[in-house]
Amino acid sequence: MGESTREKFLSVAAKQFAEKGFYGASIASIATELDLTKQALLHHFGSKEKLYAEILQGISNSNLRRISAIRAQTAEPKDQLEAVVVGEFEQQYANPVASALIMRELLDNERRAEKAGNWFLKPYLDALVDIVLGANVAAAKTRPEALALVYQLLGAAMYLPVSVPTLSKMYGKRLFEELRAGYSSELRRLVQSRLNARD
Amino acid sequence: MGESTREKFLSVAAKQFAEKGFYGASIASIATELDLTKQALLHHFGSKEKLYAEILQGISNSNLRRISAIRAQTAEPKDQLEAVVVGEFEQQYANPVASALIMRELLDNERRAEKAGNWFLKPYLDALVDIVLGANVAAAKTRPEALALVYQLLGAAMYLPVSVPTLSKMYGKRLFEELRAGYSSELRRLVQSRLNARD
DNA sequence: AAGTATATTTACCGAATGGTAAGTTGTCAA
DNA sequence: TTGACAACTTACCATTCGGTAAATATACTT
Repeated sequence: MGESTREKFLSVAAKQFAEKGFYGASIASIATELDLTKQALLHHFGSKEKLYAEILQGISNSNLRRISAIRAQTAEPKDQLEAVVVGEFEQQYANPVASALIMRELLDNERRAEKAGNWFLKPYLDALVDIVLGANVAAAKTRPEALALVYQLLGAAMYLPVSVPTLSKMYGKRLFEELRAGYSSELRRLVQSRLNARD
Repeated sequence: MGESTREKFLSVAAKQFAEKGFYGASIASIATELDLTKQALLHHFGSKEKLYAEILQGISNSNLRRISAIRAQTAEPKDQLEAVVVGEFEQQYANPVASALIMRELLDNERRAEKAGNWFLKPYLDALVDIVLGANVAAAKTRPEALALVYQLLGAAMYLPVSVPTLSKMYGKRLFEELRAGYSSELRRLVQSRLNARD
């Protein structure tokens, strides 16, 4: 199996896992979309669980890569944080599959992790916490405090991408497009106002 | 079936839907936890879909009730917004079932709504948008802008409750408890800094 | 041409899924 | 006592689930 073929398989599987969740998506339906039988898919990835794991691992890696790129480019930690959070939104919005998968992983992981035994998201969160600690933000000096802030900013950034399908139908395409158009600058404003708050 | 019995049924079902998702939870396993057969459950609620719908409707109603109570008690719209957002976090944290269900609904609704044909969360979101518009926040004067802000604050408030199971295992109980302890005040700080930002 | 991985198929398997149909039990009112 | 209704069970049903085993097809190497 060529590398590009494998990526095609992973991308289709990721889309279906994102749409329907781990339990809702079946290897048979993923295989069908790929013009394969489910047995062919199982041959390549061993099991549904391993297929899913490879997808999550890929997302985690690419997120980590994006963070290090930003940290390398940007000097000031506060600018790093803003760039990471807004970049997170842009990235997740452009590729909703990843954000939905991350959200689902957070919801499902407890029960799944007992078998899988892996925390795909931990290195990613830890990197974000390090940035916050480096940025010396008011009232976010300890590790738990920084993690709380990271979580709130991440939540602000990722809640919309995750809800795109529902919201766009709920409010109609036009209003939703206006919503999306202003979201980045709204987000930037939120991050900035929090970062510049005084003790 | 007495009203309290029905509520017991709904509460157990809600818990399982929250933990495993609509597809992951089976009526059989819900029934088992209630010392019933799945047929008895189906007898009372008609179908899995209807059972789920009743749960979501209940959550939406109770959220709406909480919002109107706050709006009645608090005069200043900015205070309303802060109270609603922080209250949302406290509420969802104390009852993670509801927040997980809402999150899952946002993720799954598109595909499910085609059959169910109902937007459980719309009145709730609309009420929040009305508060923001009334609060006259900088750069959140139009409806889409206000919705964006609502979404970001809601995301900040709800991302943690949703991730409790995963995070508490990932970071261990102690660090996680510290995280939780400071989250409300961190959240209040975030809301305040955004509300007081100038144009 | 023969051999050998790799890719994919057909044929299964047991278990679980949501749902239907028909019958049983229990309760309360007329 | 009888009738009626709600609560609940047993017995099914077709379908789908993830996964295994074995056979076949394809492609590359020697």
